[in-house]
Amino acid sequence: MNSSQLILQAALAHFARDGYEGASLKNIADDCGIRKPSIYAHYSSKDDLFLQALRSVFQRQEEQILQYFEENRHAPLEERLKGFLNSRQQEYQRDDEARFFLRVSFFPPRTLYEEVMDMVYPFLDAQELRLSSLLAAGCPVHGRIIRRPRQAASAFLTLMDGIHVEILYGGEARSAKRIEQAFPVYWAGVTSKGK
Amino acid sequence: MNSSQLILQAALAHFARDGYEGASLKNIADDCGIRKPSIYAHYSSKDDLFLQALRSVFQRQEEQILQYFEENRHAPLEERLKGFLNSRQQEYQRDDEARFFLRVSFFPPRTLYEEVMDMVYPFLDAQELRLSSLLAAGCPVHGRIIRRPRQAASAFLTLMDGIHVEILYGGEARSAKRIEQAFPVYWAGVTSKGK
DNA sequence: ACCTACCTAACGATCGTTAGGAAGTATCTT
DNA sequence: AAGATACTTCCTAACGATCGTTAGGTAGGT
Repeated sequence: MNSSQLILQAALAHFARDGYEGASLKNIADDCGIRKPSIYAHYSSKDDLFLQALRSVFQRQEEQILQYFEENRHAPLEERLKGFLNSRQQEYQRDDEARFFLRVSFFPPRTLYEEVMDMVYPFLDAQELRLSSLLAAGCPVHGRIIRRPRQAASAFLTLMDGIHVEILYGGEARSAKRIEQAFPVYWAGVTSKGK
Repeated sequence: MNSSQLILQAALAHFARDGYEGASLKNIADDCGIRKPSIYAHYSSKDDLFLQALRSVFQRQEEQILQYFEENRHAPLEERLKGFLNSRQQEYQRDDEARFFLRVSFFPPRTLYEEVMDMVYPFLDAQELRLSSLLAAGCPVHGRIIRRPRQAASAFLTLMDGIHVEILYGGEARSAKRIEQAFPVYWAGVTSKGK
């Protein structure tokens, strides 16, 4: 593999595990079998390396999400929503991207706060917008069954964050279980008749 | 205020904002108006300072939770659950404890992983147990209305974690709004008739 | 001839930590 | 009551280690 890519991948793992301040270029270089200053042939600084890792992660996540909704365009809404949770959970499981993504979103390095948030907020906004219109449009087959789309969207994001937390804590098995238990409650909640 | 307490409080703020690796004893000392080595008159190491801060936070959180359930022993279940979310959200807003608590739970410093998790897991287990028995017992006035207590407990924890995330992201106003939007969905979900 | 990708050596800064001492306060002895 | 003793709490100075980064050089490919 390309050396730049190798460094980026190693950096991702270290940033995910130790955070920006805790990760050291020395250790990253060691993982790549090169010396510390050699990193500077590919990246101009630690900040640069971090931000490029960040960019690639956000881009991949965005692409994956769009792809999911494209592929499942015609599925029933309930299935599409639950499948989305499952696909997110599986993607996050694949490598260090989840920890990196969540860690950076929750606790960005203070010196790079603005740069990070300029990526995080649009990502979250796009996600909320996508979800809102999805729930407002309802299911193409069964018609509109969500009475309060905005409330349902907000609740779904809350549910999703709760799943994310369990991915961090408990890993694959426990977060999968959470989806199985929490999603039916959510779905019953948003489809129940009035209050 | 006592010097030890002053240091502990300053340390809490710094650990919350910059993480274990990102926080420096120099800056903590500056905030207290003393020199860096003077910290060692009160704490034997950075680890020691961190772990004592951790202990005090967990202890306070535990006390507050117990106190809430004690005071609201006779309230209706719905009110008690929603009030719990609100009280947690308010407590977390008060000072740096929330950020510290959540940051440490999600991303403990690698060198102190075991010590941290020896506090985190019992805390979470106790919370889940308390909640399970609460939901299984049902409401003292209106009788048992939760059909699947374990599922409801798991979903409630997921909901709570989702609120926590929004406290980190959006602060008081947005997390309060999340409670208003997501809790009714949860409650409708766990009280709806069958599926 | 230049460029890329690596190297060694070393820079200044900062990290947590220790040594050793000064001042203040409390405790014990005479 | 007075003086000696010990303990607490702060200080300055400095330690070795590690941090991100730069300078300068070398080998190989274009």
